Amino acid sequence: MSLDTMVRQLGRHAELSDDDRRALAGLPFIRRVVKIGHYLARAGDQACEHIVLLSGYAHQHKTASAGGRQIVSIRMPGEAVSSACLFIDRVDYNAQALTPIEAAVVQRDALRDLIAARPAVSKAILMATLIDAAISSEWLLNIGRRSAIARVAHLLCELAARMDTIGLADGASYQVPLTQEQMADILGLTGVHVNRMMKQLTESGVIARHGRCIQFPDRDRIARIAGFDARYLRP
Amino acid sequence: MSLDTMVRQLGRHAELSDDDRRALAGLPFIRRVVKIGHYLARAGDQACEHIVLLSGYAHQHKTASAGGRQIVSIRMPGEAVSSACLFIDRVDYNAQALTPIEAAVVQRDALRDLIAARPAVSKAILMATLIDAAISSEWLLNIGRRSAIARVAHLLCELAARMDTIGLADGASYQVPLTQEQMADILGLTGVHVNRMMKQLTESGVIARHGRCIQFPDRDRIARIAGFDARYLRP
DNA sequence: CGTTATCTTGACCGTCGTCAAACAGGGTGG
DNA sequence: CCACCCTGTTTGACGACGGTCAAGATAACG
Repeated sequence: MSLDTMVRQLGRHAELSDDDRRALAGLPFIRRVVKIGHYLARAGDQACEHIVLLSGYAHQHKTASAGGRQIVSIRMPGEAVSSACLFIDRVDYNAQALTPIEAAVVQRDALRDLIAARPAVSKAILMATLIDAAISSEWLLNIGRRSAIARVAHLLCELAARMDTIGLADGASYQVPLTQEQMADILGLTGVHVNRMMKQLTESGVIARHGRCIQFPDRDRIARIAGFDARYLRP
Repeated sequence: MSLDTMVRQLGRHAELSDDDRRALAGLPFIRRVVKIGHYLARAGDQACEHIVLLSGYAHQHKTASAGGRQIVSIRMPGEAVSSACLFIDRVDYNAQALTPIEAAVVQRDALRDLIAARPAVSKAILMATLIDAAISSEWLLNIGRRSAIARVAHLLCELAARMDTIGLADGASYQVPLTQEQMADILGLTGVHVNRMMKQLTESGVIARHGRCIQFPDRDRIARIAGFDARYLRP
């Protein structure tokens, strides 16, 4: 197992020379396998590590005092589980495995040195951070100002687009790595209502489903319903 | 007019030496006065500038195709209007003056050089970015998982805390720089409903109001209602 | 093959949105 | 100095979107 997935993902954010890529791929790390549902970080924990997903999905979530749970980010292969951990030692959200995961615990000092020495790497990581921020803003718009049906459609569009760029959607269909309950925790809805919206999208032919495998018979149609414009995913 | 406000704000995020401070304060910039309601940046615009607020407030917002408007960030004196603009030339949100503004258009190259040369400055700016991200996450939790009354209370707590750290609240009371309509656009509510919640908070004695000047007779009480814990504002 | 998590559906209810109108304040111009 | 207007605040009546509760059907998993 290598850091290949990470290098490829960073390469999408900035031009990396072969030297840059070799340096990144040569970073010292420890491989870690995490079972579904297990935590990668906990809110308030000291000493957090820089963990990069090699395969599988994770999410970050926060909880309200009333007991509600809000997922604030979905992490995909090649991305850091918690980008803040590169520079600070405490984090105010939980990170949890959405599926079985292979991850790399990268030596922070080595990566920081590499960032200091190589502008292209620094730029790639900065870009990743900016895209994360853009996604957060889009989620705010989604939860705050769109109807339930549009929210669900938008999430499906975003997941499809992101998985497409890392080669995990075959263009025609993809596997949603979330339960409907988890989708609800992203969208500020309840599991029951997400189910109703999925049913409505299915019955009106906007999406087709076999289990969690999803297809868009008409991309423009679902994008219109969702108000989805993929530009925020690539600054 | 000087960049003093900016230097002080950055100094809160990282230890800055006197040299660091002098270098920051000596950055070349152009002063710009912006009237209330005018735009500082528009979504999709090329060539965006690095603008720092010296006095007054601004906000970033996005719009849904249905016409809804979501404010994704409030910018306060000392903060950059659009932190992404330091490194990229396009932005996917609008930035608008909430009050009359004095701003500094800082030469990007000079600031970038300074960041490259001075680790402490680099760290301060990075920290500012991480705090912005933390605020976004907290807003997601707020909109997604809290009741209307808690959302309004939480926003009031956050504004008070942020204005307090920059010396714009006198400890006992502060001026909300937002109309109720704008608060609604932050919270994913309508202006009418924000008004109802403000009334409820006032009548139950959780807050006291004279126009837009607000006091908290009992900090713990409003914090409890809001589920507010200020730690996310200072990683 | 049994057990648990996830999905699905229905009935009912509450929070919040919508629409509309009155009211307060603050700035402008006559 | 007062009349006027514009923006923002306040209030009420009504309706809809989405939440809650509960039960049954499927699918995943050991």
